[in-house]
Amino acid sequence: MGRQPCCEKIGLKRGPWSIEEDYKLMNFIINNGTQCWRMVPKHAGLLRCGKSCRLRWINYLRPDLKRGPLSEVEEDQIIQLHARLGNRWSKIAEHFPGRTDNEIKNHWNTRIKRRLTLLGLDPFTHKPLEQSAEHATKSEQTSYSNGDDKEPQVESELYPVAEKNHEEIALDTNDTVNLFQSYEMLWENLSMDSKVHSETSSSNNNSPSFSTGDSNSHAICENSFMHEASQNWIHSVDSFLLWDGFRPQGDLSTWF
DNA sequence: AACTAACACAACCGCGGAGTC
DNA sequence: CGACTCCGCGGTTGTGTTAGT
Repeated sequence: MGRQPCCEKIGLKRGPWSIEEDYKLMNFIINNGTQCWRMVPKHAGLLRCGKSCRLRWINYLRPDLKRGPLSEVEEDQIIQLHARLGNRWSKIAEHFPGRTDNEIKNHWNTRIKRRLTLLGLDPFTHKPLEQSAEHATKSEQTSYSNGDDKEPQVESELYPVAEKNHEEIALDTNDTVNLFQSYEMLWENLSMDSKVHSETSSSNNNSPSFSTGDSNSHAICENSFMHEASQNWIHSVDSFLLWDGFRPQGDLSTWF
């Protein structure tokens, strides 16, 4: 008998997450923690599998995530750690608080691998390519040797997007203020909503609350941490960038 | 302006390990 | 001890965006 699927896939939604889904997931985790991912979608009212929820939280919604491009210093650290640890991305990510293994893995595959090759180093062995002839076959499987990918010719080609992102992150002050106001509105709406929907949930702090009203008792200990984290989160401009371009409109309370 | 290629990264898939019964 | 469940990891794919023509 083969392995059972992680969840019943019939009727489950796939693909990109909507803002509504993100809020439902945040709402649930902030109030209940992440004791059992399998039960999260069920209790949060999401048509997703637990795995998908876990990934979305870890890679995108977690309050302590650090956004923005990786610096060259971070890249160098990744290269050193990769030389020691290999493709153990989660282990490498442990050295970069706020960065996810997925983010580092993606960055490695799209940028660093190319950068190393440009410098004449084998991304697998970290040795000069001519000394890594035995790995040539393996190296040929890398993305830009597939035939449809062009190797960059100059160093400046290596970080075009990173440079662009730096420009974008240096937001116009008005943009930042608008974002801040939008998110404050959002939290206010959700806090009001939580009072309406959850007479039973504990609202003895002033932190933004997304209560669904079906909180699990076992997660109470984690709640204080999550509330604190969420409060820090809303005051972190970096985190605002998670919701690029989003402007809360209409009655958010209808979402829950 | 329209089309295409390249890029970046979010999301999915399948496997292995740990824990439980 | 084996069957089963769940979680976490790494590889891969899909999709949206940007740059180039």
